[in-house]
Amino acid sequence: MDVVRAEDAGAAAGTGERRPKRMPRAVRERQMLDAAVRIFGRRGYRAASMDEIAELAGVSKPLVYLYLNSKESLFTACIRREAQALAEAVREGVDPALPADRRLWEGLRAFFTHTAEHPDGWAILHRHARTRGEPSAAEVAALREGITAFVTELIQAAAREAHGGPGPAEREVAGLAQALVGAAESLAAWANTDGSVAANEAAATLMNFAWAGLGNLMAGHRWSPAER
Amino acid sequence: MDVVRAEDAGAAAGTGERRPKRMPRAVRERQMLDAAVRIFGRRGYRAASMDEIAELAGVSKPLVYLYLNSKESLFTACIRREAQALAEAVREGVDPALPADRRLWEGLRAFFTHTAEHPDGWAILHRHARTRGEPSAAEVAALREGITAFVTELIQAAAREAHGGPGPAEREVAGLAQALVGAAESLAAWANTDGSVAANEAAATLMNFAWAGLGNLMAGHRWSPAER
Amino acid sequence: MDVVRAEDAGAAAGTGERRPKRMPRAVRERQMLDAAVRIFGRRGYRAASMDEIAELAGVSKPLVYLYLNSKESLFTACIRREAQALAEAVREGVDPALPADRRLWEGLRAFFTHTAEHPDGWAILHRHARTRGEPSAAEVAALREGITAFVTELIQAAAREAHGGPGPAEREVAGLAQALVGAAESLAAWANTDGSVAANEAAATLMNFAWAGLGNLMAGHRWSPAER
Amino acid sequence: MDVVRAEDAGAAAGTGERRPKRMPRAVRERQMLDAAVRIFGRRGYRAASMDEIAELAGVSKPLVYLYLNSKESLFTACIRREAQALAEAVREGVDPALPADRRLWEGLRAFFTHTAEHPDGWAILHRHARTRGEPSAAEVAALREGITAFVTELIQAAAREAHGGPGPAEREVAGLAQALVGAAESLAAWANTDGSVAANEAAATLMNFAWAGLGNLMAGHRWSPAER
DNA sequence: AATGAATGAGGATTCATTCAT
DNA sequence: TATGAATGAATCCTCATTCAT
Repeated sequence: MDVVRAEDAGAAAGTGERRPKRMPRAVRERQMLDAAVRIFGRRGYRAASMDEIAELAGVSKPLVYLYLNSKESLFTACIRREAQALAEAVREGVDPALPADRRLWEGLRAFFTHTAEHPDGWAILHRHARTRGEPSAAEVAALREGITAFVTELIQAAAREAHGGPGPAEREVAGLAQALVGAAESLAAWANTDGSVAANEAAATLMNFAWAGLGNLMAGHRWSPAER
Repeated sequence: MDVVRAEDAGAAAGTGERRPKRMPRAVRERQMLDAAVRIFGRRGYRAASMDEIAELAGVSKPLVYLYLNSKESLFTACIRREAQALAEAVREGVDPALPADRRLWEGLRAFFTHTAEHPDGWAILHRHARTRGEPSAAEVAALREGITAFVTELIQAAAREAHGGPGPAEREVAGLAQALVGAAESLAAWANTDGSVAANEAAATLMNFAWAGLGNLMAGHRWSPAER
Repeated sequence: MDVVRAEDAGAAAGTGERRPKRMPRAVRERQMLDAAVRIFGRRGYRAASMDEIAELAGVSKPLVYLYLNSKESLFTACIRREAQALAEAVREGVDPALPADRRLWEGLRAFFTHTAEHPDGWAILHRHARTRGEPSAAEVAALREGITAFVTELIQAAAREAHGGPGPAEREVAGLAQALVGAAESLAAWANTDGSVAANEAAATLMNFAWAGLGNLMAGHRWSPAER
Repeated sequence: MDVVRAEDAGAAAGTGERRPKRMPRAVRERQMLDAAVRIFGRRGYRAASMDEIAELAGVSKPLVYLYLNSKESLFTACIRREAQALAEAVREGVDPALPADRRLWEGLRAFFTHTAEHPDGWAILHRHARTRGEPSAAEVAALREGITAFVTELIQAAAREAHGGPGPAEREVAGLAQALVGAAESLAAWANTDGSVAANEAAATLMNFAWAGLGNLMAGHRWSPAER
């Protein structure tokens, strides 16, 4: 569904045309990005070939270069698009009127739902972008920071709402958020692999995890090697 | 420190020889694996070149092929070695005489310590191996399953010890372990990036996280969207 | 100054139009040739791209093809135009009423002045046209022959005027003229590079050169290896 | 004669081998340079293809890259080799024991002889190198400066020997030498094109030219527009 | 009169891999 | 045990040129 072959799109009224139809640039560009996300996501940056991408997009290679300049810049464009889509999905999944714990829950669910529905895009962000040098890495780091910040803030808010008081120390929350996001990413991969584990379940697991950890944190209960 | 240029290692008894000394196969193989881990870890599979690996190992390319057959099999060898090393580090870091929560704690610490000390090997296992087809992926999946099983078992034991009773449901623990490993991986990256956050702190954060989640799970306290 | 962007030329009466105005074919063609001369002159035939030329001319590529058919034929058109311009400049710089030595002098001056003012056109004629196959080479050969003939004739005339008699042998004069033109080309490059050497000076150097050689020729003084 | 196909060189004792024989690097490198000079000389830098060069050299393209790194650097190597060869030919053609006018004569003859015998190398130096950016241009500029300096010095010496006194002004001699070298280059092209004009004749023409111009210079006879 | 959309063909460069010694 | 010599097969990218409007 991500990728639509030009033949499908252009095959109007049984003309039997073999050449891809002329299409406005914006449409073609989207097709190319769709194809690129798919190939990059499955193969990784280096193993993906522009030939394959062009073919999947249903256009000739020069057109890909004409519109997207280079492999590197095509990859960056993929990252940017997928990162935005993910960020937006999370943002839109959250109703700001709800209490913080519900917001956290819904954010997690939106995250899992979106990554499950866009496994290639998610693979690009999660696995492949980190390998590349600056341009892409920066893009992804920004996304991750955005999400981490979002989570950090939710945790703080939830802590205040649930327990009153000033909330836990900045640093501790940062670690918690980091762990939470990492766990989410890992669970996303797990959930995507194992078809039977749905977004809801993953979100619930994580929420339990987070909620309890948070509660302990607030209550000052910390496990430490000496304690027992 | 991982990688030792052959010249250094082989310069015996001031012969003034410029060519790398003849060395027993085992030594040469280790040099090659060291080099390969470094290059694969930093560049990824596709972007790593056999030329670069051979040069870093201080030998000619044909020798690499003589000993390790192909790029693919060299990569697999790297994965196997690094996976074993990691598994062993975790196993050795744990004293079986201790109570379960201490064992969990020490396992986590060993994990973080080892990955921090072998970033290239860790990158291979964590980032690059997944991209490759079967041979490598299987290897890593085995490692991951091993660790997950180990953690699962520790959790079960800890739960029994701490709370009595039969322990939580298999499935829930699987999700928990998965999340825990993901969080650990994420924290490992965080800890490695941000120099000031040492293995200890990461382990502590995670332990708090896990412990509380676990307690809740045992006590039947679960967060659920309807609850509030 | 050679090249005028279409926007500047066509921006009439504040219409606010962004598209290049419709213009009579002759004007468009001149814009294209201006752009082509600039690009060809600076990059050489192969390294010049039709894209760049079209962009500099401020039109779309298909229009260039519509008016000038192909890269090859565009190049030929450039050569033709620049060759004519140079020939004309030399012809117009010479007053036929003057004695032959003055005519030669003025021809040289006109040559240096024109080439200095049209470095790109000169580069096309002098450097790039020779590399191409027949169509262009012939065009340039014609120019060169024209100039050489012009010079040959001047030399003959000057010889007659200065010394009386039938003038030197055809063949010798051909060599002399060839050398003179070559020297002129070389001096043109030198004069263009070293800003301080103006057309006048270059012409003077050459004139001295030629005049003396000519005198010797007439007087039958020839250097020969055996002579000393 | 410049280029030797590997088949010829390697076909020992009627083995009928079709694959090019293994050869020491130095030999292969020379073959590649021979081929490259030929192709670059005939087509120019851009129009020359590495494919064609490799084929003419009788090796595969990767080997060319292995030994000579890139098209650019192959081109530079050609320039360097041909420039050195030419400079050496001129240097070796001149007997330092002879008087200056004879030395000039012999230098010119050697120049014409060498360029006539190595038309492709000469084309590279004279026509194609100038088009390319720094690396090549610098190399050629150095050659040209070397030759110009050589000629300048000869002129000064000849002037002193022939006429006594301090010799003409630096600046005038520079112009003269520049013109002389340009004329020589032009005559070389002429001589090479028109088979019937041999090195001797070209050298003689030029020598007459130079000698007379020099005499005039020394005697203070200068043509000037006002003079007549 | 003018252009946005599109491509076939080719060119430089790299890489995993193999011989012959 | 070890290597210098060599290559088939991609891969990224560019360019002259055309078509449909």
